[in-house]
Amino acid sequence: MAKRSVDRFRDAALASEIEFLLARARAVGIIHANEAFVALGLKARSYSVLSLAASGLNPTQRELADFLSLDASQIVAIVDELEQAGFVVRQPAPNDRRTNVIVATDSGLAKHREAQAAAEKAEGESMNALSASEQDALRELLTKIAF
Amino acid sequence: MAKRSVDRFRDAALASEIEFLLARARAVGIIHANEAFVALGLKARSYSVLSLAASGLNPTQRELADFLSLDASQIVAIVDELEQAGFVVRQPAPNDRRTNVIVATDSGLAKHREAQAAAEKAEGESMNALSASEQDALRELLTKIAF
DNA sequence: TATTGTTATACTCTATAACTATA
DNA sequence: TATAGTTATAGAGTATAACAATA
Repeated sequence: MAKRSVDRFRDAALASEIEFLLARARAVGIIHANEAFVALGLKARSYSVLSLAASGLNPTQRELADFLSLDASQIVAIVDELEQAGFVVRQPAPNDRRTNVIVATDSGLAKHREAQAAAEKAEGESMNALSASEQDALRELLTKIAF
Repeated sequence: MAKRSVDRFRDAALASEIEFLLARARAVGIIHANEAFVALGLKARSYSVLSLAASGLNPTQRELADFLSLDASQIVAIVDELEQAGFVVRQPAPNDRRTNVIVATDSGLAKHREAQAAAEKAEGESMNALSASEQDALRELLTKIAF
């Protein structure tokens, strides 16, 4: 039944609008990513914060909000959650007492390694319609738009 | 300030995950699409329903839900809204009295033409980092994932 | 004055279950 | 029994404004 609607509407004008294709491609990705993360107690959003915390780049909360296209108030909630789980800590910045730097704990680093492997697997499943070189090409094109 | 975070995290592992790039690329697209639609009294979602209603393919509500990756109950609300605005009508299907076929009115067709032009313009703005051939390539890659 | 992090709040979006009428 | 559409509701996601501490 789902397949029938795809066949019927595949040639509709909408189906060639990049906006629509991005939304649909992302829906595919989210399904696999959520499956991968739920067993680890993470979501796409908390994974992305944990990933930057584990990067060694010492992001501030404001930088996380910027880079992840989230509101600062949402970052508060996500960091709260990760901090309670023991995966990250808020470190006061030495040069500016308003600022927190978010860094991963050892346990957070371990969790991140697990989660990254799961994310990679999920990505492979989402992208299995593409060859390796097509995946690289997609990555490059999306990077140009995203930054 | 937004730029500084991009520079700092651009080489983080996260920044090359397709999942993340899709989310960010879509955020860019949504900003432009919303700007384009708000003047027309539409949103991304109602536009996509109107577009299929205007396609001549006579989608049922169930097919719309399938194709747009939305829940059937959400389609009800969107069709209600479009119907109240006079852009679409629910036509009883001749062969199955449970089923409604959604078709655009004349006014809906006119609105759709306007909206499609606006969407195209917004798409151009979102994709202006890509050449025309790159845009085509992106469309093709996303289509493979999406369907 | 401007900025970081925080709290509170409301609004949109999404998912679920239950209902009706038809098949 | 199963399906199309509908209703109600709750949860997740997102946006906004206001506040304290600091720059």
